[in-house]
Formats: sequence, structure tokens, C-alpha cells
Amino acid sequence: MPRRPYHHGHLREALLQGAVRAIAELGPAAFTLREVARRAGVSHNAPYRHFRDKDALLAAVAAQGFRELTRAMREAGERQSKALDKLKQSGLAYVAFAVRRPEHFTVMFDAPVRSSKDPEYVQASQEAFNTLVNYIRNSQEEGQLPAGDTLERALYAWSLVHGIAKLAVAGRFPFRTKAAMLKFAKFAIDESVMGA
Amino acid sequence: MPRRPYHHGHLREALLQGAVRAIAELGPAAFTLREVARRAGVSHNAPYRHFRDKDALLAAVAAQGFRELTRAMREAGERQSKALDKLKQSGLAYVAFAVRRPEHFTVMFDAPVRSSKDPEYVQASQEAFNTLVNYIRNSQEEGQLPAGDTLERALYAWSLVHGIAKLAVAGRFPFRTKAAMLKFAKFAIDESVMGA
DNA sequence: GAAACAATGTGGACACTGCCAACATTATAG
DNA sequence: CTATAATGTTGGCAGTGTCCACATTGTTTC
Repeated sequence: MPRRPYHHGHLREALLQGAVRAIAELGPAAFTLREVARRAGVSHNAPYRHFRDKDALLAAVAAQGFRELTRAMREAGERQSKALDKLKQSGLAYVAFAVRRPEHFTVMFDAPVRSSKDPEYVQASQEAFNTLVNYIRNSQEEGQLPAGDTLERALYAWSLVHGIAKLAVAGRFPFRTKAAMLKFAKFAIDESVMGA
Repeated sequence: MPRRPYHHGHLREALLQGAVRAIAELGPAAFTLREVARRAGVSHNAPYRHFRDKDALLAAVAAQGFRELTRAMREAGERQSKALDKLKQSGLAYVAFAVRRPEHFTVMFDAPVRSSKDPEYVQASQEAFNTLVNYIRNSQEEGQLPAGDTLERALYAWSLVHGIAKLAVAGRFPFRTKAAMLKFAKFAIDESVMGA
């Protein structure tokens, strides 16, 4: 009889996954370290061997989310040829990610301040932003966006898709399907570059 | 010697105010009912005479925030004559409010789901949105914005200012002063209606 | 292979939380 | 003036995050 062994084996991954599920079910506020430990079938103190504290676990979830977000944005961009289309599609991918992984998205941007010191978190989030900046710069160089302050334009684009994503996750839009949601996002993104 | 009387007198207001201050200092996560009670110089159970539970207090803070936001948007709009200028200025006021009252803004939009049932909260938040919709409709009627789905345009405008506000509050912008912050907001808002 | 050591998991404790119940004090209505 | 409602207090309970000491298992070194 192979009773449950003393060592879990993949506890770190199990905790990350369990945390995401717990947040999905109970909301990020009611999220509990002990509950996550319970789900992993492990004592209430085992998580401390893998994460300094609760914030560290959340920071890890957030970092994981940023990596997936970056990947989704790049994949969406790679399917296009024109720089401006790359930008638009990666913006759509941003919104789609938020809708697809609302728990990650919430933790990524509403994480306690302490998390934002975590180097893994910082690096992963900057990489996502850099992806956006590159698409903007390319669009400018190809003359599909007005030249000028690239950073300012990037923050503008980020603001728009972030706002859509936030309001969507918060359930403040009247759309009932993800398709309707993304259709609106496309409208907004197109509208935002109409002057171009 | 007028020792502290048994009844506080304005406990409800004191709790609301104390909650805002506590959130400002400790963050909305570390926010504690007992701590708020302590600051009001009252026992840990007194708040329950004024708010059903912790969520109800937060919902009240959020509702208060929505009322102030609505007022700020209307005042900003009233100073303009053209409908489109009213819209733009109220958008700026949205961002300015978030920067001025980050605790309120956070509670308003990241509140636990339970709060969103509170009728006071629901009404106050709809009123804020209606203000925006009206400015959009007027701009369309005056031909300063393309005709078409008014709701869709309103959600677009809301998404933009909300995204700016959220990212600003989360400290994700490189601006060091509120003035620089608002200058960027103005740029973004102008840019978003360039096609008009 | 055994012994030392590091990694990982456990149980118990502490201060703290949100909330419930019972009781105390004060204001107000009849 | 007295019943009753409104408001505040003390005490308690289960549950939380985190610290500590200890148990078990992997890994390295001779």
C-alpha cells in the first residue's frame, strides 16, 4: 500500500495551481494560505518551505500570469504582417487573457504592494510592457502611427486595453458572451487609432 | 469633567472616515474592522450597530466615493459650453478623482462581490455612469462625435479613463507629479476622439 | 554503504481577525 | 415616568498568518 509519502514531490506547483483555483472560487479576498495547503493535502505550514509568506505566493501567481500574458501577446502579434496589426491583435490578446484568466489578472494588478518588490514579478511584468512598446515603435517606424513620444503612446494603448480588461473582469459590461466582449474590444481598439 | 460619553454621537461618520484613513495607510487588504473601531475610540463590536458586516462598511465607503465622483464629473462638465468639451473635462475629472482619492477608488471597483448588491452602492455607481452617457449623447447630437451606438461609445470612453485611473493608482506610470499625470490623461483623451 | 547535512513536512503555539450572544447604558416615545 | 428602542461593552469562538521546535526523507561525502 503506497500511503501518501512524507514528501509531496511537486508541492510548489500544486500550491500555485491550488491558489489560482481557490482565488477563482472564493475571490482573492477570501483566499487563504491554509485552505491552499489543505487542498494540496499538506499541513498548514508546508507552504512556508516554498514561499516566504502569503504575499510571496501571490507574487509567484502574478509572475506566472505575466509570463502567460506576454506569450499570448506575442503569439497574437506574430500572426500579422503589418506592425499596426500586430499592435492591435496583441491588444485584443491582452483583453482575452484577462477574460480567460481573471484570477491571474486580478492578482497581477491588485497584488499587495509588498509583492511588487519580488524580482521575478518585476521582470515578468516589464517584459509584457516591453512587448507592447516594441509594437508601438515598429508601427511608428513603418509610418502607421504618428511619430513622437513612443512611451506616451504606449501608455495610451496600455490604458485603453487595461481599462477594458479591468471593467470586463469586474463584470461591469453588459456583454453576456466572451465573443461580444471581444467584439467591443476590437471596436474600441480600432477607434483609438482612427486618427492614424 | 466631561468624560467620554457612553454614546459616541457620530459613530457612523467616524467609522467611514476612519476606514478611509486605515485603507490609505495599510492598504485595502490589511484593512481591519477592529482597527477602525480602535481609531474611533470605541469597542470592537460597536461598528456592528451601524454596518451589518465588514463588506457593508466597504460598500458604504464605495457609495460615498461614487457620489463624490459624480459630483466632480458634473462640476467639470458644467464649466464648458460645447458638449464634447464637457465630455473631455469630465473624463479628466474621473482620473483626477482617482488620483485624489485612491482609497475610495480602489474600494469602489475592487470591492468584494457581496457589496455590489448594496442598493446604495448600485444606485450611486449607475448615476456616475449615466453622467458619462449623457455627455456622450449630447456630443453625438451636436455632431461632435460620430452618431451610432451611444452605449458602445460610452463604454469606450469609460474604458479609457478607467484604465488610466487604475494604472495611475497602481503606481504603474512613470509620472512623478499629479500635473504630469493629468497632462498625459489629457493627451490620451484628446487622442481617443481624434477621428471626431 | 554509513554518516553528516540539507531539504521538506508536521504539530503546537500566539496574537489577531470577523462575528455572535448576552449584557449595560442612554435616548426617546407613549 | 416608564417601556422600549438605539447604541456600546465584555466575553467567547472558530479561523487566520506566522514563528518555533521537531520528524522524516534525499543527497553528499568519506
